[in-house]
Amino acid sequence: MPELPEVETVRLGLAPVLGVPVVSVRVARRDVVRDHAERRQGTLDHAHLLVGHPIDRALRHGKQLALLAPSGRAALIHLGMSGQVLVLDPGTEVQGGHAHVVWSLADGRRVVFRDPRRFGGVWLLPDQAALNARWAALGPDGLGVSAKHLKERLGRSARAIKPALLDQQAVAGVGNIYADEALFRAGIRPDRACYSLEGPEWTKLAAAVRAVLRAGIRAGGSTLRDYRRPDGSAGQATRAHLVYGRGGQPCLTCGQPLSSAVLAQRTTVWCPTCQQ
DNA sequence: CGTGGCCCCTGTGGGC
DNA sequence: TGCCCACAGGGGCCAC
Repeated sequence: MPELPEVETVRLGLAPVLGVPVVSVRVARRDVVRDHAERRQGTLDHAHLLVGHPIDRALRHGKQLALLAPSGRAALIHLGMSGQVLVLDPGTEVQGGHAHVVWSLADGRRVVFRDPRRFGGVWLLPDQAALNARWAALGPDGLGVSAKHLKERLGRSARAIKPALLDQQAVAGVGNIYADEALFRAGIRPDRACYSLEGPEWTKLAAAVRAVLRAGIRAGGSTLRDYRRPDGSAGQATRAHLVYGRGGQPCLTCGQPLSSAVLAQRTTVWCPTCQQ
């Protein structure tokens, strides 16, 4: 489900529960929770799951979301492909099961991590330094990535530019949708070798990455397939994508059919005319 | 070392 | 109508 804009939408949606004490936590699937050393076994330290403290802050870097206690203890959440973080009002229940971790708050609301495919998970970190260390190993957040950084990090690489953009150690937060969208906006073919990009192309690409991510946030995570309004209705789910999911359809710029192929195990759509 | 391939898992939508 | 298969927003690990 999530790339950076969807995770940011989740983060913003947690604002109403910040400061409310966590009174208990239920871990329905132990293997979804890992400690700082990546262990899935052993005794769960519920203090690390924020029990007894309010969720003081919700932070994000790339696609990763962290819930922090005032002490800096953190539950770091990866949503993977199908993860969700939900805020439930008293008396409401999770639809569809797969609620792996449920935090109960002092006011009766619950914060739920559900993830049917279980590609995501929750990491328990002892302090904010541990969180900062993890995030320092990733590239800069996509919202603020510069052309200078992209060129320095990738400019000598022989790999194709699209899989390079998907590599979270180069830039954090870009996934399959926004990689295709950014490359289209920048006019760059997804299979171009990184070293072949000229200076102005790095400038256009960095600007395009920032722009598509900002637009996604403005749309409230427009890519959520199973998005539901609070009242349960289907919502607009407006598709603002120019290329993603549009293989074979006419390019919205030139009218020629968009190409589609698998590149680095991911479906990739581009305009063979507009992208060089 | 950088890189591409494979795999993890469940749900769903399209084709037959 | 129902079944089956291909595919889905991610990323860790392994062999080269």
